[in-house]
Amino acid sequence: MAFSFTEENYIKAIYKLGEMHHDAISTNDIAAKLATRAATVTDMLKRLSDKKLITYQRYHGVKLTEKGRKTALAVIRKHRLWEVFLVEKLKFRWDEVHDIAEQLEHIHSDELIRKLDQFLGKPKFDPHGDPIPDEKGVMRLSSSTRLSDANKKGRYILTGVIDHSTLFLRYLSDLKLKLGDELEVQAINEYDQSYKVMINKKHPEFLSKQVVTNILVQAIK
Amino acid sequence: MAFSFTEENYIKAIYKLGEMHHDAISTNDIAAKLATRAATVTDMLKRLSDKKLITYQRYHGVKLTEKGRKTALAVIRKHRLWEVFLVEKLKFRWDEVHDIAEQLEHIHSDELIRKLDQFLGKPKFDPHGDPIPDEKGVMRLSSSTRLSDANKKGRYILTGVIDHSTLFLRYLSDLKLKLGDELEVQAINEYDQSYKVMINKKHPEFLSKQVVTNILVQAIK
DNA sequence: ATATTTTTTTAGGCTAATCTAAATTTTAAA
DNA sequence: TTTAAAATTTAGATTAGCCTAAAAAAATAT
Repeated sequence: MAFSFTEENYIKAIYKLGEMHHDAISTNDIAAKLATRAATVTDMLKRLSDKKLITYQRYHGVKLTEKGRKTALAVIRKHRLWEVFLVEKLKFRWDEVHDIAEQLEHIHSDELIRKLDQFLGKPKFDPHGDPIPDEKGVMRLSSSTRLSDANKKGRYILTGVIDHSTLFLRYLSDLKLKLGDELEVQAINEYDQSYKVMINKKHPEFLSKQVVTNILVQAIK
Repeated sequence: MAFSFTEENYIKAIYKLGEMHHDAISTNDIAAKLATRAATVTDMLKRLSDKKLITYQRYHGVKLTEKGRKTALAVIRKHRLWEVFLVEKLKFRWDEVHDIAEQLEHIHSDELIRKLDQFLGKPKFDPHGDPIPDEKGVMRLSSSTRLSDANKKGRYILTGVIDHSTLFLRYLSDLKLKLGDELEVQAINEYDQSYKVMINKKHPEFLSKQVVTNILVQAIK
């Protein structure tokens, strides 16, 4: 039961779309996510349905089967473990690893992933703070919230990011902000929802609404 | 200038066939090496020729261009570096790594390979004793010979293997024989060219002609 | 030097994954 | 509730990579 590069990408896209709105996923959404055409997606949905990875009703979108969900989580597990490897061992920056992990996630070898996991010390989170599913496809759900949702003064730990773009990650790095750092919210501007924060008790910064919406934190104490 | 998985495999196969007889490579030999059909090979040769990776004359075989040679060596470099990673870091045995490296060798990222090389300490040989080409595609040629060619008593260091099959590598492991070990040839049977050797000054073994033909050594002193 | 065998190529087809254009179904608006 | 718009599917092509069968060229044997 090994799937193609392309099939795995469709399954992963469907899984990720399903994380938000967990009703059936539309053809158009999948096409947008994969930068392909709706007609192409329809073709593929038939094939994925034949392989029992999704349930598909013409004109009414698709859902992952249990088998599909397992497959998606296995690919996500591989992606995130490889990202840890690239950052921790090869010293890539967190904004450089996505494209390489996109390729590595499709290498087929259970033993490889078992040993890689071991080598990395069985990490629970990737370099962006995303949880890594275990061998069984179990992924602990995040107890983090967007900083914009915390919405009150106090001290927080940066635990993850939502936007994974190079531009955003570089911006955070430029602010000397990385996972595990402390953010003390000193003021929230009611007009534009920008935050005034102190980073690691050292330097004050202004974070726009867009930025605080894309940052995941846990309150301290 | 990135090539497909398949194109890279053809180029690698042509390079390897060219290492032995360095006249033009035949369609049939390529088909045999890749376990495909001659007609399929002919199709691909046209495409590789269009991409200037080979020079191809109908009915008269093919040769790699300089560009093709560089491409082959880059793939071989990746394959061998990944094998080092799998054995040294992930603790795979030397007979388990080939198939996984066959997949990893097609990951496209120069920076990845640069950093992997660094991480591994810029190794010069892979776990089977094969030399690793450098970034420029330069590969030092082996000063090793087949033990069968040494053909006289004396002490040798095991520096490599020719047969990379699981069966052969497992057999050597069972003899407690690995790269760097000492082999003292104590007698050569003139009838069947089998060798009586002492391994690491410890245990004596008989090695058949087939075995000594597939072992690379360097004489000590 | 000719005939036979082997090798290689061509011709024609298949599947996975993609596309555009047209048809169909669903949804939203008047 | 009919109609217009949006979403989706079908139809028909394309490309990469593969196949078999038949034709053509080269190598070998008589």
